[in-house]
Amino acid sequence: MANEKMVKAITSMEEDFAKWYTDVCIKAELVDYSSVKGCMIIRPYGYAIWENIQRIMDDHFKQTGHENVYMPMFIPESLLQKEKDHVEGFAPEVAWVTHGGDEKLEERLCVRPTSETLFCDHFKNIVHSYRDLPKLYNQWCSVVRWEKTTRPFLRSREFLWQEGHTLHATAEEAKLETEQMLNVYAKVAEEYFAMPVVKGQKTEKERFAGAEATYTIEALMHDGKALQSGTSHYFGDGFSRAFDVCYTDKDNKPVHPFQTSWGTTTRLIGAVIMTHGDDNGLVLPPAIAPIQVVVVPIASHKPGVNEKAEEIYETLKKVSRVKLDNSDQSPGWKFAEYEMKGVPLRIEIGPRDIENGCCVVVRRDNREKIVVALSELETKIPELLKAVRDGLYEKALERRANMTYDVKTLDEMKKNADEKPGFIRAMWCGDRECEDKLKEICGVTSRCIPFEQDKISDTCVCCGKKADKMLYWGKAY
RNA sequence: CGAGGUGUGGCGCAGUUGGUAGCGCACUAGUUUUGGGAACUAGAUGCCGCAGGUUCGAGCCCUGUCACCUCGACCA
Repeated sequence: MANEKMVKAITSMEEDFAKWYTDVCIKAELVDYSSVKGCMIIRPYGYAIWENIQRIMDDHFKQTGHENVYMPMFIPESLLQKEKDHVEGFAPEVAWVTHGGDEKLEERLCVRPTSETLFCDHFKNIVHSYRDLPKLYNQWCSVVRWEKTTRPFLRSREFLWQEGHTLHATAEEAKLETEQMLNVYAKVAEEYFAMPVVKGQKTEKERFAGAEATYTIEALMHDGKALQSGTSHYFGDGFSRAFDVCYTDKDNKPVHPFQTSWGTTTRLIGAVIMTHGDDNGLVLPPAIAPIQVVVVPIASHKPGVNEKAEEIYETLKKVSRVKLDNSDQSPGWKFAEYEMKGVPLRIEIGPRDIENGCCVVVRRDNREKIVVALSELETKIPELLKAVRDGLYEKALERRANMTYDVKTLDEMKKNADEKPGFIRAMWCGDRECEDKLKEICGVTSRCIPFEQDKISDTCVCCGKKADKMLYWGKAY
């Protein structure tokens, strides 16, 4: 009974995971398709989730000393060209503006796919002395990448994101910043989204175009595929040199500053959907749920029910984001509806409860029904919201553990990749050739070199030569 | 960019050898209901993706075209 599938409108995960995902996105009213391919409409319920994510992350950025700025959305072609690796990485997927009205532009403009070049160009103008450092900037905006295949939140041609760009006097300081922001991402993912992540470094092959080092948080989705959920890059002084950003240090010498950038996107919403969702729809971690508690009156024509529901609503408004649904839909309809939308807690209040001075609270994560005295509601609800977060985290962590495999040989790797979805941990010699070969033979890419290393063996899973790095491998979104 | 698939009320679909365009859900009004997607009654809703063609007659056949979805390759 408790596990019976009650929302018939959603394709089950087992039947077709991709369809399940799309169903949830549409039916939970997170997004709608627009008339431009790959450009999705983020509906109020979906956008409210993004606003909560923004608020949480922005607080963390502010706490770590960052300021928000806004850069133009257009980049002149000549500016984009200045850093060779960078332009090679992004050129295939940029959208170009060639005309203003009917007039052809002197120089075409690309719609930003990312803003390193714009920030560098600006930094060049505002940084002249060591006293001008560090610059700790962040911007919330949308970027455009002309993707060929698109999916809501996971890959769209325009997407919302946050990009931090910082300049530092020393490499050491810039490296610390890179690490600090990766830790912020990991903390937000784990504590607020209840989503376990693996922190680590990308291999050279997977590195951001133009970066010296790229760090990542990798999450494991329900179907065993990996999702890169946030990245933090250390640029060294490569961009500074390419863009001629230069300042005078204490010894009156000209120096190029060291730079970082870091970003997360609306893809995080996709990550949350595919981490916590089930066959009844979305399951939202309370911290980002637009509605944390929904109050459903039962037999609301009976005397006192609506009044009591209203009372509960007023009480809980003080401690949570609560909604009272006193529409004339049937209770069953409402149960299904708010489950589909992932609301963490539902409160049922009917004549029976009123007689007993209590109500029924139902958890979305495990469907547990809890009878709570009305007088205790105000203290119980925050506790239960916390319990839902913890429950989600434990469940996700356990699933990840069950879907993470250690392998020592190429045969094992191949068999594992073919038969069992999930993370594969294996040693690597550091050779690009082996990385390419594993992709070709096993269909897996390197996810990251985790900070937390385990020595699985002494030899590379691919070539058998000496290896001292343990990597996470997997199929990725 | 490769391979598949789908276009018919708002949504999901049916539509036989070519012969008056239908069903379910949703919507509107009313009544009874309400502890897991309520029931009845009465309504409203169509350039059958678009353009040509064949035919007395096309949702259906032919040609073209556009759009979207899914899976690959690439990416956050």
